Amino acid sequence: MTELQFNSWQTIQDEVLRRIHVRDWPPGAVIPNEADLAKEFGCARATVNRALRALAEAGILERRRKAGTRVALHPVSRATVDIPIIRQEITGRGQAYDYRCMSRSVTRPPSRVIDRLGIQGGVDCLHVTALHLASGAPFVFEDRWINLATAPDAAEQSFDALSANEWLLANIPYTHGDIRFAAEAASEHDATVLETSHGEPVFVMERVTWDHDRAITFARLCYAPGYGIVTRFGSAP
Amino acid sequence: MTELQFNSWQTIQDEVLRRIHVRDWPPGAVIPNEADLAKEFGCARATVNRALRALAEAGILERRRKAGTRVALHPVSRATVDIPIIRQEITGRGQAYDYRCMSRSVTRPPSRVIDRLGIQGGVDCLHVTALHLASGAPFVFEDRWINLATAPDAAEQSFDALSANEWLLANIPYTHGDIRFAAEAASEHDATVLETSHGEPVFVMERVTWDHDRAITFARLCYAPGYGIVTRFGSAP
DNA sequence: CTGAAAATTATGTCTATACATAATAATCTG
DNA sequence: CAGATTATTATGTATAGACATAATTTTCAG
Repeated sequence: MTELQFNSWQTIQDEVLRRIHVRDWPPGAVIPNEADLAKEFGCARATVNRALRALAEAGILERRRKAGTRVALHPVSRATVDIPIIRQEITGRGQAYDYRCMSRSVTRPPSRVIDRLGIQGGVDCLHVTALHLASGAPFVFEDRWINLATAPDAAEQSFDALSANEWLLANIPYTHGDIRFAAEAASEHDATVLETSHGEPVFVMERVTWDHDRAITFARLCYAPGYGIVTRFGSAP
Repeated sequence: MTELQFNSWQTIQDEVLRRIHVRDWPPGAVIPNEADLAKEFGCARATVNRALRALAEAGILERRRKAGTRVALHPVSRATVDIPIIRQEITGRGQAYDYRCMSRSVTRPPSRVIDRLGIQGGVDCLHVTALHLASGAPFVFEDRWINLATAPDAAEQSFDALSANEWLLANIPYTHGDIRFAAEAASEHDATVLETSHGEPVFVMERVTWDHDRAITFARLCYAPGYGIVTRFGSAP
């Protein structure tokens, strides 16, 4: 018999990947069930389960109860993007971090922001704009609206020295967030702050952070020209 | 005793998140070990392990053998970006998909591409450019170089009807890939193809796909103005 | 006091077994 | 034969116990 000895879930994962790879199990094919694989590999079903579950989370396999496990037909590449604190991102590159608060006021946000935060029209928000610098050069311009209904303590913060980014992270618990990456033309103001020219392409990240169903903050991060996000998908390095 | 009844790993995960949330376990704090938590929650250690491991994968907890488990100090938001096949992305929006191959030749790639593919200078590659359309409008312009040393079968493909994107995915196995997102100014050529104007900000995705240590292809995807990637991080919807 | 060796500890993983759950297939009923 | 009911099946998860592994702490030798 083929009583092979694949003892660890990693080994099993590698073997499954190999079989997909060499088209033993082509895209769309149903693979043997956990019990049979466990017998074949000479291990417990839980070990097979661990391996297959991880591959399903990575988007390589699709699993459904009773229906079984099949190789994903359209292998969506699932890339994980780490979004660090800006300070960390800059110091992590070995550059000096500097922060400059540019404005701070309590006003009624524009409808664009009201929509994103999903709040009522009459609510006032704290509006903070700031510049993050890397080795003295403008790195990213932050335009942030904080929902005072959710984060009232923010009203007492000056955000002179500590960025709203970091203060919120340390003080206001959140459950999840929405992110949008896009390319935009630098506005007159963006351009001035980032020391570039009007209309220049800039990488923009927009984030809305939530605590359950209550919006905490909306931030538009406008990166200096040349910025890009680098990430990877798949297994091996 | 506090013999609470948290039976499922999901319930335990929620409870752990709650404690982090209300600052019972503030950022940086070491939380009790698995055995103690299992006792407290009235479940097996494996169940606690499952819950904590998932949170560690999400970047919320940091775990080290012997040292224990602590709440991440800088909670890096880890967003998962799904990168579907272009056809799928368009039809998924309910739009009609159309594909137009624009050029196809075998030449020596420019140094910029040679660097990304990590190949020797003398190697010829297959260069394919194509346009993907959504409901008749230009959606993304694809500029792709295929390493014929790794994917020799690609030489026999015309890519008239089937995009290189899809052909490669279906025929050439890969292990992993590098991705870069950036904002760039549309080149003269980009602008013509995408029916926009020269210098206009465009969202660019560059991908290098690998089979172990051999590069398969480098693609530069230049999206029509207005495109953005939307994703989310965290748990609750 | 310093550096190497050994004990300790928390996480990491595997096993065997059991039951839960969702989805499909088969069967019964009007 | 349609529609509801029941059986079957593969995955999903829980458990108790065991051993593996990495990292720290303690002990020991010089």
